[in-house]
Amino acid sequence: MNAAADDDVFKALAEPKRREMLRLLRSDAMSVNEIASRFDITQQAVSLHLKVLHGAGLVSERRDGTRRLYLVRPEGLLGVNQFIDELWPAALRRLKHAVETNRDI
Amino acid sequence: MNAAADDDVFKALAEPKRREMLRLLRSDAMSVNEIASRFDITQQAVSLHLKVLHGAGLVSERRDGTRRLYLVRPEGLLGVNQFIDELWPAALRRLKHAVETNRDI
DNA sequence: CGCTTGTACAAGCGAAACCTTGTGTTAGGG
DNA sequence: CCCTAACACAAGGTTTCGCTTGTACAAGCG
Repeated sequence: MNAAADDDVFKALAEPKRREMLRLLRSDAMSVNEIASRFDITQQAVSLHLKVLHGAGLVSERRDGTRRLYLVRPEGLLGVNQFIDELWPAALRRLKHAVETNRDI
Repeated sequence: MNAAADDDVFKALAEPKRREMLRLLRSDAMSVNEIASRFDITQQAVSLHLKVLHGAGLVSERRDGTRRLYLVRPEGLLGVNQFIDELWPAALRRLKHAVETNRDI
């Protein structure tokens, strides 16, 4: 659909720490300092990463007093999923399903 | 699973031209020059992009005389798909399905 | 063999990415 | 009102990235 927006999403996902942050924020909203305490970088760096993620539509931002709470916004991944599906022939869907259902063996 | 390999994949996908190349190579294998003719960059630059894609496991390389034919290797996207699924609650699967089935309306 | 075609390797350059330290800015508490 | 806590903005440095030009290598052909 929107190529420019997709570009922001893919660029945001290219950074390992940002992917780790998304995993951290998938169930519970967290504040910037709370997130920063889990990484070996400064609060300012975390703030910048969150700005990138928010700009790509991958997290939502909610104010709570002086804090800002972030949470994953999975709709932001729709474009990525669509891109994958473009490259994903039917035969591989079966492989994907097999991998998923057997991953705890 | 393999975080280092995933990193290569996400980094490879961050570049718009590389994503475009993958779309180009999803059905038919193409040579480097053939691919280069569709972009506004030199053969060498295309060669580097293909090297990145191949290093990430996103394309296969087959030799045909002096040419090298490249083709999408969708298994390389399994890690990405798994990452998305980690962030994707059940409610959004339904949205995804709706988007996919109605996209030609 | 030499020549051409197809491609990879190498050096270098400008721009972008990521991080740091330093400094606002905003909201709430005593 | 200060004061503090939580965060964003800004400037600067280092590394990485994408591209170019130049060159080397490999395969087929006369």
